[in-house]
Amino acid sequence: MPELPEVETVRRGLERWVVGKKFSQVRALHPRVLNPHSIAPLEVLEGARVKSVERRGKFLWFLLNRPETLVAHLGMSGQFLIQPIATGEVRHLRASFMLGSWGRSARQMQFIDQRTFGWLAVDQLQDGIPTLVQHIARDPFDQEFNRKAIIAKIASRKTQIKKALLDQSIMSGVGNIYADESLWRAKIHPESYCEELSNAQIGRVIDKARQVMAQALEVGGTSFDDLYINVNGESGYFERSLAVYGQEGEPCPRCGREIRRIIFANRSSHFCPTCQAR
DNA sequence: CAAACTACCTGACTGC
DNA sequence: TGCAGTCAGGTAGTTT
Repeated sequence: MPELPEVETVRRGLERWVVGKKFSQVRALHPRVLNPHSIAPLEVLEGARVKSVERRGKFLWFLLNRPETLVAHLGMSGQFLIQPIATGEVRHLRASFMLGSWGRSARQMQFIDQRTFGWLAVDQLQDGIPTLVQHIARDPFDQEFNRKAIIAKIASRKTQIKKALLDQSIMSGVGNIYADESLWRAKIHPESYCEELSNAQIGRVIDKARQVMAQALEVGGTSFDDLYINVNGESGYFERSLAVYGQEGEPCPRCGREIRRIIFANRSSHFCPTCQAR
């Protein structure tokens, strides 16, 4: 599931392959690929040149040599692949962008998404951020991320810490996997109420979230080869470094006690009952 | 306004 | 072998 480290890995891969390229042909291939708020069909981007690829939290957008921007969200299963033009039928291909001019070395950027929770949109920029990303808070890697303000915001919430951590309008980038990992590292139970936690404890969760995502990004960054932009996040990191996510019944790497899984807010939460006592 | 809930989606897996 | 049921989960829209 693409969370911040996976989306940043995709952003870096895209940056390498599409910056400076022109979308010479654009095709939307599935009725739901276009976000309903898109101001135009994707095809209007034919002829646009990519200046940079930006990210906030789990949202990506392409700055173009035009006022409009192309926004992308990978949802649960979205992928971008850079491929040679003449490939056979691609399963779950939702949109394709031909890059540069036709020819033997021509490539295309494909948007592939099995579960169709991902989308693309043509959007306008408002203070440098697309309209569709305005409600998304800064992520912990943002230059202007305000740690103190985030602590205060979380502290005032009348809900449990894990829900606050997943709320993209407080701090963005964290999904279910890194939420569980951050809370384990900070030794805080996912169902702890925000108002019961000290500012130091909330600060610790935020710092651990940044730390675990930075480490995941390091691994993700090494796992893609030339033409393949890895977004499925299953390489390396998942197998080796997860302490609690998907580890129900396995020993806690810190204390050896069995990791537990509970259903909470319609999602699985994994934690160590000893290290993360309530 | 904030919190909680639900729809959206398809492939993999489980149990009978 | 088949089939129904369950699970995975990010976000937006709706309800409380």
